Amino acid sequence: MKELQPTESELEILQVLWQQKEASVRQVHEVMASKREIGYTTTLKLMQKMTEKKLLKRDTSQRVHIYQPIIGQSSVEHSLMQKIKKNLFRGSTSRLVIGALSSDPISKSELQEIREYLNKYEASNNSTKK
Amino acid sequence: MKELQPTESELEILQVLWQQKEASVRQVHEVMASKREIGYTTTLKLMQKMTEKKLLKRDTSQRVHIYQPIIGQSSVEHSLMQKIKKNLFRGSTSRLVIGALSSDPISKSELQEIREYLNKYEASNNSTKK
DNA sequence: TTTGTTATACGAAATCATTCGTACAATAAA
DNA sequence: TTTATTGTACGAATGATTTCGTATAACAAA
Repeated sequence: MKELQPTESELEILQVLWQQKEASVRQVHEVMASKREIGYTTTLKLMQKMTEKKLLKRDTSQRVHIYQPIIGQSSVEHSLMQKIKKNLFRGSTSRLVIGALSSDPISKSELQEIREYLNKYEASNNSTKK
Repeated sequence: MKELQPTESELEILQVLWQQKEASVRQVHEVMASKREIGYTTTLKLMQKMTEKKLLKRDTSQRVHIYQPIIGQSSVEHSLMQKIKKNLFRGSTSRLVIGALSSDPISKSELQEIREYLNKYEASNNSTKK
């Protein structure tokens, strides 16, 4: 029930840290810089701010500080989905899902994954009324 | 292939106009104000800026200007989904869909809608290889 | 006609996100 | 030890978004 709301740039950094579990500014910056123009101190500053905001934590015991994400990918996904659902799909989950489905052509194997998820979901959920 | 990116507030206004097809500032503002604290001139200014940005058009032939959305809901949905997919689900459509599915409990009837969409989608798409 | 109400226009403050320059400390290399 | 490299800290410019106050015009009511 938190007030999560990483900005665009913060999401980029979180992506890297979710994958690597932990990293220095330099390491994060290298990934960032491989994807777009950005200066080292910009990455640094972003990560410092994120630490203030409690999105990251860091170990400053060594000269090179090591950062870790505090918030999990799934909670960010969840809150962002909620927001979009509310702002764009008038609160309807099925409209959201269909919006997601029509966002791009889907391969057979992806279709399969989704069907499996649906089946699994329904199976674990026979408690649902009606 | 446009550079769509309505801001949060702009989305709120678009919501109203997508529903009502057209409206005055007063009418839009009433809906806005029913959902959150906001002053009349704030709504006005937002709509004026959106007109400059070509998100809206307006008829100024009467004293009370009447606004209409220029961009469609589906194109905004699409571009926002693309962005989220890229930023949060590493480009994977199925992950995005599953993220959407798990955003909240889904009712049986919603599940049904989604399955139907999938079937329809697959049927219209036997061209897909493999 | 005078007064009050309801519009739009405009300027500008407040906040936030992004960006980078510069200073300075720690370490490595010469 | 001196010099170069690689860190972090910090201040501040820039630009976008959101917000509102004030001016002024059109219209309605008294």
